[in-house]
Amino acid sequence: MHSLMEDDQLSSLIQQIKNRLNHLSEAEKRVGAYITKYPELVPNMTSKDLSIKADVSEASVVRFCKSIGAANFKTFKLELAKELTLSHEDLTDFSSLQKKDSPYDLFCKVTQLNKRAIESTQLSLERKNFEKAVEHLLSADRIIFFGVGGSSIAAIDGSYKFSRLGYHSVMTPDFHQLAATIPFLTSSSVFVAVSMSGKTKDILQLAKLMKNKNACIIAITNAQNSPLFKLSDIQLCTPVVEQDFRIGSIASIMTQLNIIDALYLSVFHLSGNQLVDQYREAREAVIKFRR
Amino acid sequence: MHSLMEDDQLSSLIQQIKNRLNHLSEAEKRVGAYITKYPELVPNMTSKDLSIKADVSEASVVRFCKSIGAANFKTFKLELAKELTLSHEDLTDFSSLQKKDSPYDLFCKVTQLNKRAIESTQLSLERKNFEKAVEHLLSADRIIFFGVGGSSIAAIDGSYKFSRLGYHSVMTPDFHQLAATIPFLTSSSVFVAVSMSGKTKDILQLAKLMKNKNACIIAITNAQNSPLFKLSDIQLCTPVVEQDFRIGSIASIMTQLNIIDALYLSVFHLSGNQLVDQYREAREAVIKFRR
DNA sequence: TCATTTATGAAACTTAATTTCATTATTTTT
DNA sequence: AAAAATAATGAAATTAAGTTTCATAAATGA
Repeated sequence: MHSLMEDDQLSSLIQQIKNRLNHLSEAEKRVGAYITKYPELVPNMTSKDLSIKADVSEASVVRFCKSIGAANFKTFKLELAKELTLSHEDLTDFSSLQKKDSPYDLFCKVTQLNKRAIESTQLSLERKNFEKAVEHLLSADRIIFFGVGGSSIAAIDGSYKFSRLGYHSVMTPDFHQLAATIPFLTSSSVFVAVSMSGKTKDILQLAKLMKNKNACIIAITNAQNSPLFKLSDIQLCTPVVEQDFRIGSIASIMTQLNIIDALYLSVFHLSGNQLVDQYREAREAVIKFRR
Repeated sequence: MHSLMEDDQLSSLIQQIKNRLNHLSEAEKRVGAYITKYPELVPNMTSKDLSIKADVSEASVVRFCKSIGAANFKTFKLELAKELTLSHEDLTDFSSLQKKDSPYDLFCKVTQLNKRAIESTQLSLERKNFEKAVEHLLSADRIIFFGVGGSSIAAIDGSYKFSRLGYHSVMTPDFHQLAATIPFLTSSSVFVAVSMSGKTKDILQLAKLMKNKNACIIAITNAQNSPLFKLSDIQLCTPVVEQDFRIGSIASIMTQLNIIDALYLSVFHLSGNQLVDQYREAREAVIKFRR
């Protein structure tokens, strides 16, 4: 019976703390417990911060460091920071926001969360679909972005970016205004539907109307098997990210934007250099116009 | 003669220092020179140590850190330590997009870039300022978000999020419409100005007008010493991120949004549970309304 | 039970980081 | 070219962070 060594994955410092946890005194144990729970928050903390979080004195924090073999608190933090960049094992338990979390703690947690969400876009996005999407966008005669609520942000960003590339690209939050443009669509029009759940009625309805015009429907969504997922021609899936049950999903906007960014960059890149000059012009105009 | 590519190996922070070296003042330049020469020694040094080695004052060391976009000496050391452990495998050299890059390659690069940008928000954001900002927002009688171009995205997201918390929170891209609301501002109104460069004229002008009303001006910007930076009461700095010279900064939107997310979450968290119920109600209304 | 050891936090102390401020150099304006 | 404004700088003061000391309390063992 060889190994149940799942923990081998963890970096050695954290592992070492875990191993020693039982040999430590009560106070030091609490310090170790906190550190192993939120390792990535620690390098930004002071000894006082940590003492409060672990509910011990500052002296105990220092003693903890010495117990596990560090010269002092500072070298310990440094070592921990280094190790965390190596191990992508990441333990931020976002779902349990502590009552005593300070704003800065929350900032650190959100940053972790967003970072991780973006990282895992690589997991959820299918290469082939992405390349198909780029292809369609490249030759699009117009691009319509749409999203409601939180997803409207990504839609706005998309329409903004593609406009700058010279595309006829729009996003309005107004369903009816958008519906009015449908008669003018062709089979080379592209509808980019952004929706986390893939169930938003407005989006589904628009998508159906566009489908009648043979427009290409690209869905940026995280829900497999949602109506939108099934209805769309190309699915660009965002990862399912942790949510706080009270405030919903913060990070999913990031994953949507990340995909939009990649689409934008790819289209820009492929559409070649003839665009660059036009782009520069537009950019200069903007700079001048910073009146 | 092999390759001139030695710099490709370098991590972005050190590379960034090298790039900026010529734009720095004499004393800061010496600090940067020392750091790029002996980067692995620096994380264990104190500001005094480094000041002696670089033959400058301690103040200049601190100033150097701010110049390159770090919140303070400590976050700088931390970031440097992290980057040094990332062995030279990290080749996201964004500045040289290869002609042969496939869309999916570009997707991966963008993802890396965005991830890294968010991560380094921890470098640039000052804890104290962040906590001050949260405090002001908590007791704000109204919140005005403003940004133009790419930065409008974050402003929209901010107004959207804070509206959901029940705040009187607005963002319009229309300068004049916004200006018209100024007479109604009080000293507990908050103006959140989002601008990468900190030079956008519209924003500066609005900020000045709001200042007359004693409103609190929070700047989300990456440029230290920009007019906006100086004009504002609280500065929340985004990190200076790699840019592609042709398409500008993609990732900075992410860093802006990350800060907005953190502000939102903090205010939500602090404003306590009485809000939760109202929030749930609003949420349910939205779900029902997905007609 | 009483001595001894161990664990702990409060407070004192030491060290480090940051800011302020006066001085000097540099640039711009007149 | 002189005067004014601006920017750069380090010394010193201030503030923050880390460490040690010491008194106290709990646990252990004769």
